[in-house]
Amino acid sequence: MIMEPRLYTTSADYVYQELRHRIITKQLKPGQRLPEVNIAVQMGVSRTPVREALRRLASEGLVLIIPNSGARLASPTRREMEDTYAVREQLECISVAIAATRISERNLRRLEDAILEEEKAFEEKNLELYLEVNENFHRIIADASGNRVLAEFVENILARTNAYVVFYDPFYDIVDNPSIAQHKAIAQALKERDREKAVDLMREHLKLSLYDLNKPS
Amino acid sequence: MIMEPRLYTTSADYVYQELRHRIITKQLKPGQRLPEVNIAVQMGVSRTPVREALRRLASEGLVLIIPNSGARLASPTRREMEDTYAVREQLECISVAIAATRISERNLRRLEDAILEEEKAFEEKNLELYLEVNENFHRIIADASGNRVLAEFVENILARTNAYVVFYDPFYDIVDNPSIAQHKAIAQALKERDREKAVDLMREHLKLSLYDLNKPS
DNA sequence: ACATGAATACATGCATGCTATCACATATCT
DNA sequence: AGATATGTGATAGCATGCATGTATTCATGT
Repeated sequence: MIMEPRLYTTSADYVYQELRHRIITKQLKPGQRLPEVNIAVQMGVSRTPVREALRRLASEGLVLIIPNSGARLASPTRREMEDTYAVREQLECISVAIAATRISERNLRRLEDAILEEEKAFEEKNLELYLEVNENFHRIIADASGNRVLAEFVENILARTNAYVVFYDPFYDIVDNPSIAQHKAIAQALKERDREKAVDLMREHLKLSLYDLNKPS
Repeated sequence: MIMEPRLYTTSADYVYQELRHRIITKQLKPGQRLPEVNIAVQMGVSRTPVREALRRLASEGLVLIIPNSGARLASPTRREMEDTYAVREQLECISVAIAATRISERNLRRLEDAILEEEKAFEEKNLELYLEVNENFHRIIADASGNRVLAEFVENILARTNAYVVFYDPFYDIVDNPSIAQHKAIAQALKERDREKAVDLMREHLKLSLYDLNKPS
């Protein structure tokens, strides 16, 4: 694996991004062991940055580290998945509620741009890109809340749930996904500064996402 | 610094605990630089476990790491503190709401034990111990929610807020602290399975905690 | 006096070798 | 046969040296 020149600030960051890429593209399977040397050799770095990346992923719940034993990719149960969405709902609803009262014009534009990019990824049927810009939509809202800590927590939970989509929705049908329409509605509610509507729409949106994960594929 | 035999599973964990101890006991000041070698020499370990501990603290918002530059202890603004409490309120209120419907007898007893220990620390005027058992009270409730992810997030935010108490309430008067009475009321509401009351009490409790931090000392 | 730039000191980033620990298989004893 | 003890392989944990990047200082020039 050739490391692009200077695309990442540190090797640890490179390994982290690359591991996430491999998770999203299903090159890694839930429960799979992730030996440090293994990854280090594959990515052309030493074990040190690999360790760091693994621990970062562990803090996002994507990797399970057992002391003196090793790391393996998480294999969340349905229960854990539901639990995660329960937390996500809390955090994102408060997030969008605050954002509704104070979102800037600039962030409203960023939201619209994000939706445009979602549509592009949708047309291209590029799942990885789609997940990325989808994540971005939610990130912008968390950001617009002006609450840094909240945004940090949302960031963490987005990392988890995005992986879950890949883990448990192997035939995830990007064609039928109604997320974009829901995103448009949320963006509109934010534009109108309609707090109640924005919160209700977000709640509904997340409930449906979870439903999508639960439905048999 | 002598490392007690086998009290910690790894050196990294030891350094992490020790750093937290030094934060709580005000041996470290907000904004202070935390050079790896420095800490490593003081604690009789190498830089590797120190790096790991620092990054863990960074994920809890207690340490700020600037790539290629170094780590320093966080110096949260009042705004950040309020933001943190806003998140904490969301997480702990949902936590106690769920706990009210399903808390086990065993966890109810653990809550009562925790309150007893709080009273003991209170009498001894042992701030560090008090913070620890106080944290424990909230941890048990998060645990009782049965939502592992939620408990994990609460754990993270407890680490933050406990440090804030030390950072911004230097003359924190443990004598006047009404927390224990509030904890008793919350435990009682949980015992009665009164969801509404438990949530209201928790919200009030956290609001007052934040107020305590804001009041001039 | 101020701005600019080079040199230097210092801290982190990373690689690598050694050690401790765990898991598993094999052997031994009851 | 079952349980316990022992040995072996593999992997994570840690220490350390070197490379790289950053910040500071001081000299130089305008």
